[in-house]
Amino acid sequence: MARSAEFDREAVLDRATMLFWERGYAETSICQLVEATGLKPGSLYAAFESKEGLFLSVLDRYAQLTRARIRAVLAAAADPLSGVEAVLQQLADSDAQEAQRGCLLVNSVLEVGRRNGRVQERIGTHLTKVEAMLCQALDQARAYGLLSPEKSPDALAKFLMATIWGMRVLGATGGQVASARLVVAEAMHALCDRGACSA
Amino acid sequence: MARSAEFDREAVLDRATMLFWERGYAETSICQLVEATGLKPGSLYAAFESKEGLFLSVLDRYAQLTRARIRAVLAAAADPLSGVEAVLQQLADSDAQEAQRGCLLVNSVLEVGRRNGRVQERIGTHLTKVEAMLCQALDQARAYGLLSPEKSPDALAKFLMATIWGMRVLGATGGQVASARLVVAEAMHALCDRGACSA
DNA sequence: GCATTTCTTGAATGTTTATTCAAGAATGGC
DNA sequence: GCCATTCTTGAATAAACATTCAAGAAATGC
Repeated sequence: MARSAEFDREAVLDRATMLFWERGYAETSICQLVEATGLKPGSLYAAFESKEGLFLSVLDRYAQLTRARIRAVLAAAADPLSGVEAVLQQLADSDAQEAQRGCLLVNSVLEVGRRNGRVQERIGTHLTKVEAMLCQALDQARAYGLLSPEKSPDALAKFLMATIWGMRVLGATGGQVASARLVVAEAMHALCDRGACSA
Repeated sequence: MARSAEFDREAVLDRATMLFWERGYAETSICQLVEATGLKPGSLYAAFESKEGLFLSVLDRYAQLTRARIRAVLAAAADPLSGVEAVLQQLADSDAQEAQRGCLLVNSVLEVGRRNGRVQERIGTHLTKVEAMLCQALDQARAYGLLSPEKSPDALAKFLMATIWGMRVLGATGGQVASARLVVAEAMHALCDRGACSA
């Protein structure tokens, strides 16, 4: 029927992701996005409607990739509980530059989400899914007897989400890897306080 | 010698604080600050040098008041450990609107601090002092036998800071008070896993 | 190869931004 | 009451901002 787009949508989103991730939403200008993606303003707006529209697409892609990575880490672990620990440990072990960048979703929920319902909703949806993944792993861990039976997987999953967010802030403040590892260790103690787990 | 300023510096800072707290740094314009404080641009710039200068003063004042509040809660508690618990509990119990606003320092370290050394440093200084306050309380708790002797107050203080930051993010995502309370309960389990504490 | 549709281009739009500055007003010392 | 100093005022400035659009280019269906 007609001409097809010349650019690769995912490549464009990846470039835009890096900008938003490093600079935040407000401090990233259309001008910079045009430069980084190679798309002219007209094409950018034709493809994503607005700066907010592009940002929402970036959030979606970032969230999807993040969930896939967590799923992989959980699947690769010897058991559900050490899978959960591995998810935390991977966060703690990220190098300084990576840690300083933090998590695009956490950064964005504070910068934009508090005042923008659409952004808030997208991020909330993703975070809920991550919490569900952790909760499922904890459920399995309890079924395997790796968790004290009196512990609530729901409550622990919420606690772990808060721990992850806290570690993201710790990274952004320039916290050392050693500090992050201490946090993981203490959090794991909250999970299995009878010394039954590897932490 | 000469004319003295007509405005109350602390009142101006309080107005500016509310704006930066609710809208973030980038989304708060000089125009809005002029309207909210009643100061004309010239006076604002004479008093604070720049938007960043005003923001740094706001951060300092906010941090000072926050530390005073924490100090008061710790001092009012029956013992150091329940003091620490009260600090967390007060955070968890904040109403939805307050929770959504989050913590100005956490919001700012993610939005601005990651790319602005001056802001990063101010916030880091304050957060370090809060951590030291928690650490001191935990030291006392251990001396009173409220904490397992094998626990490290340093490590626990870092863990509590991460927990606090996580709860701030939880609040910003629109999390319920009930969720925050679960997080506090699990965090307190990490502190005293032998059932020796009130949590 | 023509018609139609879609994509690309880049300049132009109007608004908002942080900041400056010259002129006027008020104060304190003497 | 006058001089020196400092504060207040509000218009002006220049840069940056997100967004639009008309014109040209490419590709498909027939």
